[in-house]
Amino acid sequence: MYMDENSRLIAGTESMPLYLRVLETFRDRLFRGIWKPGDMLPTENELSEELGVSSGTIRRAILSLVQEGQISRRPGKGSFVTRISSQASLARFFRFRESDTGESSPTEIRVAGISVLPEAPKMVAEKLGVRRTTKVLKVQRLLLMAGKSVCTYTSYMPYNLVAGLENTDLTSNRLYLLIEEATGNHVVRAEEMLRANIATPEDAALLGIDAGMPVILIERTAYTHNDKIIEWRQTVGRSDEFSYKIRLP
Amino acid sequence: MYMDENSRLIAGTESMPLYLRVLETFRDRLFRGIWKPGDMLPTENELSEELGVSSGTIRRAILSLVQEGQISRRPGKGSFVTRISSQASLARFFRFRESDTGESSPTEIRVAGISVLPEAPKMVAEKLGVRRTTKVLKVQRLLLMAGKSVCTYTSYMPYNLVAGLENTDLTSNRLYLLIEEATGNHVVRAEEMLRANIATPEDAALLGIDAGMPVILIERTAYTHNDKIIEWRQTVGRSDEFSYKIRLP
DNA sequence: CAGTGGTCTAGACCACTAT
DNA sequence: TAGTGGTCTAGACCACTGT
Repeated sequence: MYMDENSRLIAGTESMPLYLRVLETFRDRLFRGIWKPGDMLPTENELSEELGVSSGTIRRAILSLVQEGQISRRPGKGSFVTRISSQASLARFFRFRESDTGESSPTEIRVAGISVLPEAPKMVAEKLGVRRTTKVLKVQRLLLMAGKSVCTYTSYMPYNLVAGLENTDLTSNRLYLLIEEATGNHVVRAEEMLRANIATPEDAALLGIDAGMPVILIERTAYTHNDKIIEWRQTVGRSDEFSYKIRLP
Repeated sequence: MYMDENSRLIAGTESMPLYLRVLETFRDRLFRGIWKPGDMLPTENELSEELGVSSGTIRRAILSLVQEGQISRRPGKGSFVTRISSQASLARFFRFRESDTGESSPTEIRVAGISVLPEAPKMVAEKLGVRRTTKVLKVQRLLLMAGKSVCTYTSYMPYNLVAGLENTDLTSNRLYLLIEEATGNHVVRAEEMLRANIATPEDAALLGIDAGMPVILIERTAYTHNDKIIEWRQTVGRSDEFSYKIRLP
Protein backbone atom coordinates (compact mmCIF):
# COMPACT_ATOMS: atom_id res chain seq x y z
CA MET A 1 0.00 0.00 0.00
CA TYR A 2 1.42 3.38 -0.99
CA MET A 3 1.23 6.80 0.64
CA ASP A 4 -1.70 8.74 -0.70
CA GLU A 5 -0.61 12.27 -1.53
CA ASN A 6 -4.24 13.34 -1.73
CA SER A 7 -4.86 12.01 1.76
CA ARG A 8 -7.85 13.53 3.49
CA LEU A 9 -5.96 13.59 6.76
CA ILE A 10 -5.46 17.20 7.75
CA ALA A 11 -2.20 18.85 6.84
CA GLY A 12 0.52 19.78 9.29
CA THR A 13 0.35 16.48 11.12
CA GLU A 14 2.63 14.46 8.87
CA SER A 15 5.14 13.66 11.59
CA MET A 16 2.57 12.33 14.08
CA PRO A 17 1.55 8.71 14.56
CA LEU A 18 -1.29 7.75 12.30
CA TYR A 19 -3.96 7.44 14.97
CA LEU A 20 -3.20 10.98 16.15
CA ARG A 21 -3.46 12.31 12.62
CA VAL A 22 -6.83 10.63 12.33
CA LEU A 23 -7.84 12.07 15.71
CA GLU A 24 -6.85 15.58 14.63
CA THR A 25 -8.81 15.10 11.42
CA PHE A 26 -11.90 14.18 13.38
CA ARG A 27 -11.42 17.05 15.82
CA ASP A 28 -11.23 19.39 12.85
CA ARG A 29 -14.50 18.08 11.47
CA LEU A 30 -16.16 18.59 14.85
CA PHE A 31 -14.66 22.06 15.15
CA ARG A 32 -15.86 23.12 11.71
CA GLY A 33 -19.30 21.71 12.38
CA ILE A 34 -19.07 19.21 9.51
CA TRP A 35 -20.12 16.71 12.15
CA LYS A 36 -22.75 18.40 14.32
CA PRO A 37 -24.11 17.40 17.71
CA GLY A 38 -26.60 14.58 17.26
CA ASP A 39 -25.18 13.50 13.88
CA MET A 40 -24.21 9.90 13.24
CA LEU A 41 -20.62 9.42 12.12
CA PRO A 42 -19.77 7.28 9.10
CA THR A 43 -19.11 3.70 10.14
CA GLU A 44 -15.64 2.47 11.00
CA ASN A 45 -15.36 0.71 7.66
CA GLU A 46 -16.36 3.79 5.69
CA LEU A 47 -13.88 5.98 7.57
CA SER A 48 -11.25 3.29 7.17
CA GLU A 49 -11.72 3.30 3.39
CA GLU A 50 -12.02 7.07 3.09
CA LEU A 51 -8.79 7.75 4.95
CA GLY A 52 -6.90 4.68 3.77
CA VAL A 53 -6.23 3.51 7.31
CA SER A 54 -7.05 0.25 9.07
CA SER A 55 -10.27 0.12 11.02
CA GLY A 56 -8.34 -0.54 14.23
CA THR A 57 -6.69 2.85 13.87
CA ILE A 58 -10.01 4.54 13.18
CA ARG A 59 -11.44 2.83 16.24
CA ARG A 60 -8.56 4.05 18.37
CA ALA A 61 -9.11 7.68 17.34
CA ILE A 62 -12.85 7.47 17.92
CA LEU A 63 -12.36 5.92 21.35
CA SER A 64 -10.22 8.90 22.36
CA LEU A 65 -13.13 11.18 21.50
CA VAL A 66 -15.47 8.89 23.44
CA GLN A 67 -13.15 9.23 26.44
CA GLU A 68 -13.37 13.01 26.15
CA GLY A 69 -17.13 12.83 25.90
CA GLN A 70 -17.28 14.27 22.38
CA ILE A 71 -18.62 11.09 20.80
CA SER A 72 -20.86 8.36 22.13
CA ARG A 73 -21.24 4.93 20.62
CA ARG A 74 -24.24 2.64 20.70
CA PRO A 75 -23.68 -1.04 19.88
CA GLY A 76 -25.56 -2.11 16.79
CA LYS A 77 -26.48 1.50 15.94
CA GLY A 78 -23.47 3.68 15.35
CA SER A 79 -21.30 6.52 16.69
CA PHE A 80 -22.86 9.88 17.40
CA VAL A 81 -21.66 13.40 18.17
CA THR A 82 -22.50 14.18 21.79
CA ARG A 83 -24.89 16.96 22.68
CA ILE A 84 -23.45 18.94 25.56
CA SER A 85 -25.88 18.67 28.46
CA SER A 86 -26.38 20.55 31.66
CA GLN A 87 -25.47 17.24 33.19
CA ALA A 88 -21.95 17.79 31.94
CA SER A 89 -21.34 20.65 34.34
CA LEU A 90 -22.38 20.68 37.94
CA ALA A 91 -23.90 17.26 38.15
CA ARG A 92 -20.64 15.65 37.16
CA PHE A 93 -18.76 16.90 40.19
CA PHE A 94 -21.24 18.52 42.47
CA ARG A 95 -23.21 16.61 44.98
CA PHE A 96 -26.21 18.52 46.17
CA ARG A 97 -26.79 17.88 49.81
CA GLU A 98 -29.10 14.93 49.98
CA SER A 99 -32.27 15.19 52.01
CA ASP A 100 -32.52 13.63 55.45
CA THR A 101 -33.89 10.45 53.96
CA GLY A 102 -30.93 10.18 51.63
CA GLU A 103 -33.08 10.48 48.51
CA SER A 104 -32.22 12.98 45.81
CA SER A 105 -34.92 15.59 45.51
CA PRO A 106 -36.79 16.64 42.36
CA THR A 107 -35.50 19.78 40.72
CA GLU A 108 -37.38 22.65 39.11
CA ILE A 109 -36.27 25.58 36.98
CA ARG A 110 -38.04 28.92 37.37
CA VAL A 111 -37.53 31.85 34.99
CA ALA A 112 -36.88 35.04 36.95
CA GLY A 113 -36.49 37.40 34.00
CA ILE A 114 -35.96 37.68 30.24
CA SER A 115 -34.92 40.88 28.48
CA VAL A 116 -33.35 41.99 25.24
CA LEU A 117 -30.70 44.59 26.01
CA PRO A 118 -30.24 47.09 23.14
CA GLU A 119 -26.63 47.53 24.24
CA ALA A 120 -24.18 45.18 25.95
CA PRO A 121 -22.99 46.29 29.39
CA LYS A 122 -19.22 46.80 29.42
CA MET A 123 -18.39 43.60 31.33
CA VAL A 124 -20.74 41.50 29.22
CA ALA A 125 -19.32 42.88 25.98
CA GLU A 126 -15.85 41.91 27.13
CA LYS A 127 -16.85 38.43 28.20
CA LEU A 128 -18.77 37.77 24.98
CA GLY A 129 -16.08 39.35 22.84
CA VAL A 130 -18.51 41.70 21.09
CA ARG A 131 -18.89 45.47 20.66
CA ARG A 132 -20.84 47.43 23.23
CA THR A 133 -23.37 48.29 20.52
CA THR A 134 -24.32 44.62 20.18
CA LYS A 135 -27.85 43.54 21.10
CA VAL A 136 -27.80 40.97 23.91
CA LEU A 137 -30.36 38.56 25.34
CA LYS A 138 -30.33 38.32 29.13
CA VAL A 139 -32.01 35.39 30.88
CA GLN A 140 -32.18 34.94 34.61
CA ARG A 141 -33.26 31.60 36.04
CA LEU A 142 -33.48 29.88 39.37
CA LEU A 143 -32.83 26.24 40.26
CA LEU A 144 -35.06 24.84 43.01
CA MET A 145 -34.65 21.56 44.82
CA ALA A 146 -37.50 20.30 46.93
CA GLY A 147 -38.99 23.79 46.66
CA LYS A 148 -35.87 25.53 47.98
CA SER A 149 -33.71 27.84 45.84
CA VAL A 150 -30.29 26.35 45.40
CA CYS A 151 -28.66 28.52 42.77
CA THR A 152 -29.30 31.27 40.24
CA TYR A 153 -28.25 31.34 36.60
CA THR A 154 -27.71 34.62 34.77
CA SER A 155 -27.01 34.17 31.06
CA TYR A 156 -26.00 36.67 28.38
CA MET A 157 -26.11 35.72 24.70
CA PRO A 158 -25.40 37.73 21.54
CA TYR A 159 -28.90 38.29 20.20
CA ASN A 160 -28.03 37.47 16.61
CA LEU A 161 -27.05 33.94 17.62
CA VAL A 162 -30.19 33.17 19.63
CA ALA A 163 -32.87 35.36 18.03
CA GLY A 164 -36.32 34.06 18.90
CA LEU A 165 -35.21 32.20 22.01
CA GLU A 166 -36.92 34.82 24.17
CA ASN A 167 -40.31 33.56 22.96
CA THR A 168 -39.59 30.01 24.12
CA ASP A 169 -40.49 28.24 27.32
CA LEU A 170 -37.19 28.36 29.15
CA THR A 171 -38.42 26.30 32.09
CA SER A 172 -35.98 23.53 31.29
CA ASN A 173 -32.44 22.77 32.27
CA ARG A 174 -31.59 21.96 28.69
CA LEU A 175 -31.01 25.50 27.45
CA TYR A 176 -28.65 24.39 24.70
CA LEU A 177 -31.21 22.07 23.21
CA LEU A 178 -33.69 24.96 23.13
CA ILE A 179 -31.14 27.18 21.41
CA GLU A 180 -30.55 24.45 18.87
CA GLU A 181 -34.24 24.03 18.16
CA ALA A 182 -34.96 27.76 18.00
CA THR A 183 -31.96 28.83 15.94
CA GLY A 184 -30.06 25.82 14.61
CA ASN A 185 -26.94 26.93 16.47
CA HIS A 186 -25.16 24.24 18.46
CA VAL A 187 -23.22 24.66 21.66
CA VAL A 188 -20.10 22.60 21.19
CA ARG A 189 -18.09 23.15 24.36
CA ALA A 190 -17.85 25.33 27.44
CA GLU A 191 -15.36 26.47 30.04
CA GLU A 192 -16.08 27.14 33.68
CA MET A 193 -14.31 28.96 36.47
CA LEU A 194 -15.21 28.73 40.13
CA ARG A 195 -14.61 31.18 42.98
CA ALA A 196 -15.87 31.78 46.46
CA ASN A 197 -17.77 34.97 47.11
CA ILE A 198 -20.14 36.73 49.47
CA ALA A 199 -23.81 36.99 48.59
CA THR A 200 -24.83 40.39 47.24
CA PRO A 201 -28.23 41.68 48.36
CA GLU A 202 -29.71 40.61 44.98
CA ASP A 203 -28.25 37.10 45.25
CA ALA A 204 -29.47 36.85 48.80
CA ALA A 205 -33.01 37.87 47.88
CA LEU A 206 -33.23 35.31 45.09
CA LEU A 207 -31.68 32.51 47.11
CA GLY A 208 -33.54 33.28 50.29
CA ILE A 209 -30.41 33.70 52.41
CA ASP A 210 -28.82 36.61 54.24
CA ALA A 211 -26.54 39.00 52.38
CA GLY A 212 -22.96 38.34 53.43
CA MET A 213 -23.32 34.56 53.45
CA PRO A 214 -20.69 32.63 51.51
CA VAL A 215 -21.68 31.54 47.99
CA ILE A 216 -20.01 29.64 45.21
CA LEU A 217 -19.70 31.59 41.99
CA ILE A 218 -19.27 29.84 38.66
CA GLU A 219 -18.54 31.68 35.47
CA ARG A 220 -19.19 29.84 32.24
CA THR A 221 -18.30 30.64 28.66
CA ALA A 222 -19.98 28.49 26.00
CA TYR A 223 -18.87 28.19 22.39
CA THR A 224 -20.40 27.30 19.02
CA HIS A 225 -18.35 26.11 16.08
CA ASN A 226 -15.17 27.97 15.22
CA ASP A 227 -14.74 29.12 18.81
CA LYS A 228 -17.45 31.77 18.61
CA ILE A 229 -18.86 32.62 22.06
CA ILE A 230 -22.59 32.00 22.29
CA GLU A 231 -23.22 32.40 26.03
CA TRP A 232 -21.64 33.88 29.11
CA ARG A 233 -23.24 32.77 32.34
CA GLN A 234 -22.83 33.38 36.03
CA THR A 235 -24.08 30.80 38.50
CA VAL A 236 -24.41 31.74 42.14
CA GLY A 237 -24.94 28.82 44.51
CA ARG A 238 -25.64 28.49 48.21
CA SER A 239 -22.54 26.94 49.68
CA ASP A 240 -24.52 25.17 52.38
CA GLU A 241 -26.59 23.39 49.74
CA PHE A 242 -24.03 22.22 47.29
CA SER A 243 -20.36 21.37 47.28
CA TYR A 244 -17.85 20.05 44.84
CA LYS A 245 -16.34 16.61 45.10
CA ILE A 246 -13.52 14.88 43.28
CA ARG A 247 -11.48 11.74 43.51
CA LEU A 248 -7.73 11.58 42.96
CA PRO A 249 -5.76 10.57 41.12
CA MET B 1 -6.51 -23.01 23.90
CA TYR B 2 -8.59 -24.22 26.83
CA MET B 3 -10.05 -22.37 29.81
CA ASP B 4 -7.69 -22.49 32.74
CA GLU B 5 -9.66 -23.40 35.85
CA ASN B 6 -6.77 -22.24 38.02
CA SER B 7 -6.80 -18.85 36.38
CA ARG B 8 -5.18 -16.11 38.44
CA LEU B 9 -7.86 -13.68 37.33
CA ILE B 10 -9.85 -12.68 40.37
CA ALA B 11 -13.04 -14.54 41.11
CA GLY B 12 -16.51 -13.13 40.71
CA THR B 13 -15.80 -11.60 37.32
CA GLU B 14 -16.41 -14.65 35.16
CA SER B 15 -19.20 -13.05 33.15
CA MET B 16 -17.23 -9.92 32.22
CA PRO B 17 -15.21 -9.37 29.05
CA LEU B 18 -11.67 -10.57 29.43
CA TYR B 19 -10.00 -7.16 29.46
CA LEU B 20 -12.26 -6.05 32.32
CA ARG B 21 -11.41 -9.17 34.29
CA VAL B 22 -7.75 -8.40 33.79
CA LEU B 23 -8.39 -4.79 34.83
CA GLU B 24 -10.14 -5.88 38.02
CA THR B 25 -7.28 -8.23 38.76
CA PHE B 26 -4.80 -5.39 38.45
CA ARG B 27 -6.97 -3.06 40.55
CA ASP B 28 -7.04 -5.72 43.24
CA ARG B 29 -3.25 -5.97 43.26
CA LEU B 30 -2.97 -2.20 43.60
CA PHE B 31 -5.60 -2.17 46.34
CA ARG B 32 -3.87 -4.88 48.34
CA GLY B 33 -0.52 -3.18 47.93
CA ILE B 34 1.02 -6.12 46.06
CA TRP B 35 1.99 -3.49 43.54
CA LYS B 36 3.11 -0.41 45.50
CA PRO B 37 3.63 3.17 44.33
CA GLY B 38 6.95 3.39 42.52
CA ASP B 39 7.09 -0.35 41.72
CA MET B 40 7.65 -1.55 38.20
CA LEU B 41 4.97 -3.89 36.88
CA PRO B 42 5.85 -7.16 35.19
CA THR B 43 6.22 -6.71 31.44
CA GLU B 44 3.31 -7.19 29.09
CA ASN B 45 4.67 -10.54 27.98
CA GLU B 46 5.09 -11.80 31.53
CA LEU B 47 1.56 -10.75 32.45
CA SER B 48 0.27 -12.23 29.23
CA GLU B 49 1.84 -15.60 30.09
CA GLU B 50 0.88 -15.48 33.75
CA LEU B 51 -2.80 -14.82 33.07
CA GLY B 52 -3.05 -16.81 29.85
CA VAL B 53 -4.31 -13.82 27.89
CA SER B 54 -3.00 -12.14 24.76
CA SER B 55 -0.67 -9.20 25.25
CA GLY B 56 -3.13 -6.93 23.45
CA THR B 57 -5.66 -7.60 26.19
CA ILE B 58 -3.08 -6.94 28.91
CA ARG B 59 -2.16 -3.70 27.19
CA ARG B 60 -5.77 -2.63 27.06
CA ALA B 61 -6.24 -3.14 30.80
CA ILE B 62 -3.01 -1.30 31.63
CA LEU B 63 -3.95 1.61 29.39
CA SER B 64 -7.18 2.03 31.35
CA LEU B 65 -5.13 2.41 34.51
CA VAL B 66 -2.85 4.87 32.73
CA GLN B 67 -5.94 6.89 31.80
CA GLU B 68 -6.97 6.98 35.44
CA GLY B 69 -3.48 8.03 36.45
CA GLN B 70 -2.79 4.90 38.50
CA ILE B 71 -0.02 3.65 36.22
CA SER B 72 2.51 5.47 34.09
CA ARG B 73 4.49 3.93 31.27
CA ARG B 74 7.93 4.89 30.03
CA PRO B 75 8.94 3.65 26.58
CA GLY B 76 11.92 1.35 26.72
CA LYS B 77 11.75 1.14 30.52
CA GLY B 78 8.50 -0.31 31.79
CA SER B 79 5.19 0.40 33.51
CA PHE B 80 5.19 1.86 37.00
CA VAL B 81 2.69 2.42 39.78
CA THR B 82 2.08 6.16 40.07
CA ARG B 83 3.00 8.07 43.19
CA ILE B 84 0.19 10.43 44.07
CA SER B 85 1.60 13.95 43.99
CA SER B 86 0.44 17.28 45.30
CA GLN B 87 0.30 18.15 41.63
CA ALA B 88 -2.64 15.81 41.36
CA SER B 89 -4.88 18.06 43.41
CA LEU B 90 -5.07 21.78 43.08
CA ALA B 91 -2.57 22.24 40.33
CA ARG B 92 -4.60 20.07 38.02
CA PHE B 93 -7.63 22.34 38.03
CA PHE B 94 -6.68 25.48 39.86
CA ARG B 95 -5.01 28.35 38.19
CA PHE B 96 -3.37 30.64 40.67
CA ARG B 97 -3.73 34.21 39.58
CA GLU B 98 -0.72 34.94 37.45
CA SER B 99 1.40 37.94 38.23
CA ASP B 100 1.09 41.11 36.17
CA THR B 101 3.84 39.93 33.87
CA GLY B 102 2.00 36.69 33.23
CA GLU B 103 4.76 34.56 34.72
CA SER B 104 3.97 31.95 37.34
CA SER B 105 5.58 32.84 40.64
CA PRO B 106 7.83 30.63 42.77
CA THR B 107 6.09 28.88 45.64
CA GLU B 108 7.27 28.25 49.16
CA ILE B 109 5.90 26.09 51.97
CA ARG B 110 6.20 27.33 55.56
CA VAL B 111 5.47 25.15 58.60
CA ALA B 112 3.20 26.99 61.00
CA GLY B 113 2.94 24.29 63.64
CA ILE B 114 3.50 20.60 64.46
CA SER B 115 2.01 18.85 67.46
CA VAL B 116 1.22 15.36 68.65
CA LEU B 117 -2.27 15.35 70.15
CA PRO B 118 -2.66 12.69 72.86
CA GLU B 119 -6.37 12.52 72.01
CA ALA B 120 -8.25 13.07 68.76
CA PRO B 121 -10.71 15.96 68.80
CA LYS B 122 -14.25 14.74 68.13
CA MET B 123 -14.47 15.98 64.55
CA VAL B 124 -11.03 14.65 63.67
CA ALA B 125 -11.78 11.25 65.14
CA GLU B 126 -14.90 11.06 63.00
CA LYS B 127 -13.13 12.14 59.84
CA LEU B 128 -10.24 9.72 60.40
CA GLY B 129 -12.53 6.91 61.48
CA VAL B 130 -10.64 6.30 64.73
CA ARG B 131 -11.46 6.34 68.45
CA ARG B 132 -11.17 9.57 70.39
CA THR B 133 -8.39 7.97 72.45
CA THR B 134 -6.18 7.69 69.37
CA LYS B 135 -2.96 9.69 69.21
CA VAL B 136 -2.97 12.10 66.27
CA LEU B 137 -0.30 14.14 64.52
CA LYS B 138 -1.38 17.66 63.58
CA VAL B 139 0.59 19.65 61.02
CA GLN B 140 -0.23 23.15 59.95
CA ARG B 141 1.43 24.62 56.89
CA LEU B 142 1.22 27.69 54.71
CA LEU B 143 1.63 28.02 50.95
CA LEU B 144 3.27 31.25 49.81
CA MET B 145 3.49 32.56 46.27
CA ALA B 146 5.83 35.43 45.57
CA GLY B 147 6.02 35.94 49.33
CA LYS B 148 2.26 36.23 49.77
CA SER B 149 0.18 33.66 51.67
CA VAL B 150 -2.23 31.95 49.34
CA CYS B 151 -3.62 29.09 51.39
CA THR B 152 -3.24 27.14 54.62
CA TYR B 153 -3.08 23.38 55.03
CA THR B 154 -4.15 21.75 58.28
CA SER B 155 -3.50 17.99 58.34
CA TYR B 156 -4.45 15.34 60.89
CA MET B 157 -2.92 11.86 60.73
CA PRO B 158 -3.28 8.80 62.99
CA TYR B 159 0.04 8.82 64.81
CA ASN B 160 0.65 5.09 64.46
CA LEU B 161 0.68 5.42 60.66
CA VAL B 162 3.13 8.33 60.49
CA ALA B 163 5.24 7.94 63.63
CA GLY B 164 8.49 9.86 63.30
CA LEU B 165 7.21 12.25 60.65
CA GLU B 166 7.18 15.05 63.20
CA ASN B 167 10.99 14.99 63.26
CA THR B 168 11.23 15.54 59.52
CA ASP B 169 11.67 18.72 57.52
CA LEU B 170 8.13 19.31 56.31
CA THR B 171 9.05 22.32 54.21
CA SER B 172 8.08 20.52 51.02
CA ASN B 173 4.89 20.15 49.08
CA ARG B 174 5.48 16.45 48.73
CA LEU B 175 4.12 15.35 52.09
CA TYR B 176 3.23 11.88 50.87
CA LEU B 177 6.77 11.18 49.75
CA LEU B 178 8.00 12.20 53.20
CA ILE B 179 5.48 9.88 54.85
CA GLU B 180 6.66 7.07 52.60
CA GLU B 181 10.31 7.67 53.44
CA ALA B 182 9.71 8.05 57.16
CA THR B 183 7.31 5.17 57.67
CA GLY B 184 7.03 3.04 54.53
CA ASN B 185 3.33 3.76 54.29
CA HIS B 186 2.05 4.80 50.88
CA VAL B 187 -0.78 7.16 50.07
CA VAL B 188 -2.71 5.48 47.32
CA ARG B 189 -5.65 7.79 46.63
CA ALA B 190 -7.52 10.74 48.02
CA GLU B 191 -10.91 12.41 47.85
CA GLU B 192 -11.61 16.11 48.00
CA MET B 193 -14.63 18.25 48.67
CA LEU B 194 -14.87 21.97 48.03
CA ARG B 195 -17.09 24.60 49.63
CA ALA B 196 -17.24 28.35 49.91
CA ASN B 197 -16.83 29.85 53.35
CA ILE B 198 -16.03 32.99 55.26
CA ALA B 199 -12.60 33.45 56.78
CA THR B 200 -12.45 32.81 60.51
CA PRO B 201 -10.21 35.14 62.54
CA GLU B 202 -7.51 32.43 62.60
CA ASP B 203 -7.67 31.88 58.83
CA ALA B 204 -7.58 35.61 58.31
CA ALA B 205 -4.51 36.06 60.48
CA LEU B 206 -2.58 33.33 58.67
CA LEU B 207 -3.60 34.48 55.21
CA GLY B 208 -3.18 38.17 55.91
CA ILE B 209 -6.74 39.07 54.99
CA ASP B 210 -9.70 40.44 56.90
CA ALA B 211 -12.00 38.11 58.80
CA GLY B 212 -15.28 37.81 56.91
CA MET B 213 -13.66 37.67 53.46
CA PRO B 214 -14.75 34.79 51.22
CA VAL B 215 -12.45 31.77 51.14
CA ILE B 216 -12.42 28.44 49.38
CA LEU B 217 -12.42 25.48 51.71
CA ILE B 218 -11.18 22.09 50.56
CA GLU B 219 -11.51 18.99 52.68
CA ARG B 220 -9.32 16.05 51.75
CA THR B 221 -9.31 12.44 52.89
CA ALA B 222 -6.27 10.39 51.88
CA TYR B 223 -6.08 6.60 51.94
CA THR B 224 -3.40 3.90 52.20
CA HIS B 225 -3.94 0.34 51.05
CA ASN B 226 -7.15 -1.41 52.00
CA ASP B 227 -9.00 1.90 52.27
CA LYS B 228 -7.43 2.85 55.58
CA ILE B 229 -7.50 6.64 56.15
CA ILE B 230 -4.04 8.09 56.63
CA GLU B 231 -4.74 11.83 56.49
CA TRP B 232 -7.58 14.29 56.84
CA ARG B 233 -6.75 17.79 55.68
CA GLN B 234 -8.43 21.13 55.44
CA THR B 235 -7.18 23.67 52.94
CA VAL B 236 -8.31 27.27 53.23
CA GLY B 237 -7.54 29.46 50.24
CA ARG B 238 -7.94 33.13 49.44
CA SER B 239 -10.60 33.32 46.80
CA ASP B 240 -9.03 36.37 45.23
CA GLU B 241 -5.79 34.49 44.68
CA PHE B 242 -6.95 31.23 43.27
CA SER B 243 -9.88 29.87 41.40
CA TYR B 244 -10.94 26.62 39.84
CA LYS B 245 -11.17 26.08 36.11
CA ILE B 246 -12.53 23.28 34.00
CA ARG B 247 -13.34 22.54 30.41
CA LEU B 248 -16.45 20.72 29.24
CA PRO B 249 -17.30 18.21 28.07
C1' DC C 1 22.85 -5.69 21.95
C1' DA C 2 18.41 -7.44 24.14
C1' DG C 3 14.34 -5.84 26.21
C1' DT C 4 10.80 -2.43 26.87
C1' DG C 5 6.63 -0.14 25.38
C1' DG C 6 4.33 2.26 20.88
C1' DT C 7 2.12 1.74 16.40
C1' DC C 8 -0.38 -0.59 12.88
C1' DT C 9 -2.57 -4.19 10.50
C1' DA C 10 -5.74 -8.15 9.45
C1' DG C 11 -9.13 -10.99 10.59
C1' DA C 12 -12.18 -14.07 13.49
C1' DC C 13 -16.03 -14.18 16.32
C1' DC C 14 -19.74 -12.15 19.15
C1' DA C 15 -23.96 -9.31 20.68
C1' DC C 16 -27.01 -5.93 19.63
C1' DT C 17 -30.28 -3.25 16.39
C1' DA C 18 -32.90 -2.63 12.68
C1' DT C 19 -36.17 -4.16 8.91
C1' DT D 1 -30.79 -10.97 7.49
C1' DA D 2 -27.45 -7.30 7.03
C1' DG D 3 -25.02 -3.95 9.40
C1' DT D 4 -23.30 -1.86 13.55
C1' DG D 5 -19.92 -1.67 17.29
C1' DG D 6 -17.37 -4.91 21.03
C1' DT D 7 -13.88 -8.37 22.02
C1' DC D 8 -9.78 -10.93 21.28
C1' DT D 9 -5.85 -12.67 19.02
C1' DA D 10 -1.34 -12.86 16.46
C1' DG D 11 2.32 -10.82 14.62
C1' DA D 12 5.18 -7.28 12.13
C1' DC D 13 7.79 -3.28 12.65
C1' DC D 14 9.50 0.81 15.16
C1' DA D 15 11.80 3.91 18.80
C1' DC D 16 13.65 4.23 23.05
C1' DT D 17 16.50 2.53 27.11
C1' DG D 18 19.88 0.16 29.35
C1' DT D 19 24.47 -2.67 29.25
